[in-house]
Amino acid sequence: MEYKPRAIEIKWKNYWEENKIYKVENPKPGEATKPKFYVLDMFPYPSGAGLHVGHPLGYIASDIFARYKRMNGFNVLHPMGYDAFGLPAEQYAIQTGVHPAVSTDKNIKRYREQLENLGFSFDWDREVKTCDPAYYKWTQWIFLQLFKHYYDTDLQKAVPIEDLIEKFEANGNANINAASSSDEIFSAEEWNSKSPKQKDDVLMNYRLAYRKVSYVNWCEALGTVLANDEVKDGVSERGGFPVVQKPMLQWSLRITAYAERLLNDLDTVEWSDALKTMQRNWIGRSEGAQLFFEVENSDEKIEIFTTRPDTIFGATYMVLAPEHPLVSTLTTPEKQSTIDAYLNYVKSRSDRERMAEVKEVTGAFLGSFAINPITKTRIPIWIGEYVLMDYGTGAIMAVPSDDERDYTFATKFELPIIDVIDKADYPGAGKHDKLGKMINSGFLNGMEVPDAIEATLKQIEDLGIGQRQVNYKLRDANYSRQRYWGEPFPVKYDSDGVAHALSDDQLPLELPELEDYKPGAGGQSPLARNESWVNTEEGFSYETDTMPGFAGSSWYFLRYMDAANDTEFASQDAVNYWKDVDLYIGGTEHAVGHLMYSRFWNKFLYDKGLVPTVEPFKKLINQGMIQGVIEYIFLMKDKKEGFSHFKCAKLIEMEGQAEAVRIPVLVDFVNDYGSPNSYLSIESFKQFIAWRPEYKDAIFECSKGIYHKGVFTSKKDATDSHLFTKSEIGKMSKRYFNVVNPDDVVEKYGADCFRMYEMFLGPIEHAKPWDTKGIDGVSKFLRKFWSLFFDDDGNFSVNDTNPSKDELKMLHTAIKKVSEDIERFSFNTCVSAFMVAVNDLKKIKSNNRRILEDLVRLIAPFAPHIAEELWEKLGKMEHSKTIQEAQFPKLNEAYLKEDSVKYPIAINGKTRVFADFPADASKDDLEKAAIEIEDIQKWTDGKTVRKIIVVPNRMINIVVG
RNA sequence: GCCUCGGUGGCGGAAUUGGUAGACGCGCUGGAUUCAAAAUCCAGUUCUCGCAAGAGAGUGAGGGUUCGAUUCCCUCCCGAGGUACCA
Repeated sequence: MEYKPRAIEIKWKNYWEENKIYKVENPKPGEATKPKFYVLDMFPYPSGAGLHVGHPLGYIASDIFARYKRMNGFNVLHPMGYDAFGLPAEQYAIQTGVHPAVSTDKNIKRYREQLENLGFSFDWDREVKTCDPAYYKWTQWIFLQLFKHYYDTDLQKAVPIEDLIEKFEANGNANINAASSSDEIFSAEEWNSKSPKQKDDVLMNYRLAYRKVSYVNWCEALGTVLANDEVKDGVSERGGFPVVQKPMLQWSLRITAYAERLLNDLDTVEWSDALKTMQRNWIGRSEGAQLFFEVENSDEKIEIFTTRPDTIFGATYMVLAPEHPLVSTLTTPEKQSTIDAYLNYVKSRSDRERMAEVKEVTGAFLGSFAINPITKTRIPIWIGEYVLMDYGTGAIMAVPSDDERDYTFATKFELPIIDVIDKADYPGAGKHDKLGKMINSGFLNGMEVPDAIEATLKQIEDLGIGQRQVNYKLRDANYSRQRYWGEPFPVKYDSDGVAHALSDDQLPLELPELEDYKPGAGGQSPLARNESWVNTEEGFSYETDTMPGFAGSSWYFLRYMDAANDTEFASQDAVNYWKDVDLYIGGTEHAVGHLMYSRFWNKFLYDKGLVPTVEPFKKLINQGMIQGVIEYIFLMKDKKEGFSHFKCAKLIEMEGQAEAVRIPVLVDFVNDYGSPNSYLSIESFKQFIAWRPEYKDAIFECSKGIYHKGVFTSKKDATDSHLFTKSEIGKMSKRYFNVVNPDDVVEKYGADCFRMYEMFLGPIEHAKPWDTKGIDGVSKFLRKFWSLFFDDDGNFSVNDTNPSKDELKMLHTAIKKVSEDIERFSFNTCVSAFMVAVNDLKKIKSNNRRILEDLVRLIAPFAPHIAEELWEKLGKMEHSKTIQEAQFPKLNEAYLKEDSVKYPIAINGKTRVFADFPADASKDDLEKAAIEIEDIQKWTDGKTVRKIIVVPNRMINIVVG
């Protein structure tokens, strides 16, 4: 019987669905019979382009692991859902008028179909969609909990805001240690005499979800605020328009309160070092000192942060950020015009310019002087672009001798430089390395840098001019988007603008329907145009901004545990049973966004006693992207003529320059011209580009020649009608015309083949281009595997006798390799092991029932359809509804034992001869036997044997000479 | 610049604690089958020399530790990702 993958796959897909084979129950408390295991994929954003071959890579890996765990007796939670709020659906709505809910729904249906084609063992009853009111009800609820809590830094946990109010009423805030955005101190009397509005303002400085004026990425051309990840190199990712920082009233989450815990708890999770490092860098903890500098002839003090207090004797000037609040007070009348001019200059510069010209130093002298608190010398106060308002205190003490930027600044403006560290003992040490001996530094002289840091910190504290301080790069998370397609904030504002939480029974606050989704002028949200939203009948108004994309994805892993619950985000029983995600698979693009926010939300819920574990994701694997080939045509923008094609060679030179335009073209249009070049005929290109209005009148000229490995060489057979393309490996995306749809591959080869092939491509962590070159090999393997069960006439035929020693050895070699490799997520080598096993069995024409049964169970996690089919043919369905109820084969080492072992025998590490020895031979026996082998004597002839090294079961090395 | 991870045949990649480098697949070469092709099967395939047996070289480059290094250490080169006036 011929192996017809699609027929088998459709049969089992329907069977699994009808019999709810992958439905997972939450056991009642105390009644759990199996250990739990939670395997999670990062859920996809359902884009209009549909699923491409890159998406399933991680899903296949997690599905294999889930199936493997299930067959090893675990109760496995393996769900799937959709991150369904977000910008693309809204942009699509703006262009087409189709409501985002409608297009999102359509996309989800498509995704679901595509996913179901691949044989995943998801429990679809637990499917979640973040845009579903039944889901975002709880996103809103968690937001409100954040709103109703503050962070107590003594207890190191979140505490209800009512407790804080009580403390304010009794004692004011002088003795309160809490994460706060203000350092205002007030007494109980002062608190009690505040108006409700004033009290609200103060509480906002403490709430974990709070509202304040903060700087946002404003893009004038697009008329909207952008998230950080929508801004690349100072311009909008979409359109490339300039982005400026603009203050706006925004919601934020006080993630900084959790910085220390987010950092420390990284040690407890099994993530890759690369990822942990990324998170550590993002949190950016640095230890140092907070230090106050007095200003001459003024009551003002300048607060700075430094990680190098030891260098204070070299602090010869100070620099404030141009936006620093003290700038205007400290500017002397004589310098006023200079400073105004400088501030204007700074303002005129876009982020992009500031970023591009980091080497360029600019600054201006305020005219005032500060007093170095240790040396008591008078030092000038400058402002400069290189000091950033958002890090530390927005002011620094400049030590030109030991800081590169301070040095450049001092050199340019001719400020004094005092060497304070002698690095003579540490050749090669950089300015930032904390190495060397203190010089010109008073009481620090002669100390090594680490001791000097300690001594200075002590001195600073003794003198009361500052204290030890830890600083973080991590910023509070901006939580407002001037967008339509997101979760509404569950708050209402009274006429004073005070935010009130909605009560639990008012949730969810549903997103109203709109006619027009366009963002308004000046950063006004689409919802602001909805009269009943901003002027409710009760006299309140709702927030017109919506929550950002990461809101819904920060807790979805908890919802799967109890997805249909409408009285809690998930029942406590469910949460306590499933606890945390044992295995999480997804891309690195979420390394600092989603993964940081989820950890933060989880920790907050942990503080509230609502989740049992400190960290949500125990083990994390980053799957690499499957990339596509992008073919580009280069065009030169001709100043006079508009667009015209430019000669290939020069175009390559133009790459990266403003006048060069790269146009990705459809791969189907491109013909192979011999590696590494491809070409497109002018006619095809015109046909391809015709619909784009900007190229309507373009003239396309061709060049003769070929771009080859960085050199332009002319090639005789190149014709005038060939436009050469340059190919690059990159993201699969609709706009690059390189999306490969898994459905097509499945149609041709079957889902089992697709699954195994994606695994076979290489380690899951690696990025790799999609390439169907090798898929025939996997397809061939599956047919071979199938044919093991059939005789020459095509009839199902297995042999019921006892398996032979050889057969058992072949089988158990595979069992050993596959079970070890699944555990270490090396799925490509598992596939190799299957191939070896099947080839070996094929060679000895084995069709032993017991061998084949085990082989079917072994391959089931990888190729579930063919496994179910063969399992049924073997008559096993009489005992179980699915192969998922069968045991994963157990290894019996005894079958792998050999009577004799073939040893490589080396002379001085170089293998010369192979020899068989009894498996139970002792080290001494092996030594003696090895040296007596004739061939070996030939090699050792005339030389003294100095040592014989025997590694049991590995090799024998004879050292001579 | 800094941080992290990599660099192995024509290609994707194996080699799990230092122990036969190149498993497995693709591709390629030759053969069988066929009127022919596809498909299938068999054999070969790191490089150099050699008809062969065999010899030598070989895991980005150079050095080191070791009886023995793809694996550990140092220096350098190249690539990917992250991050950046972070005080």
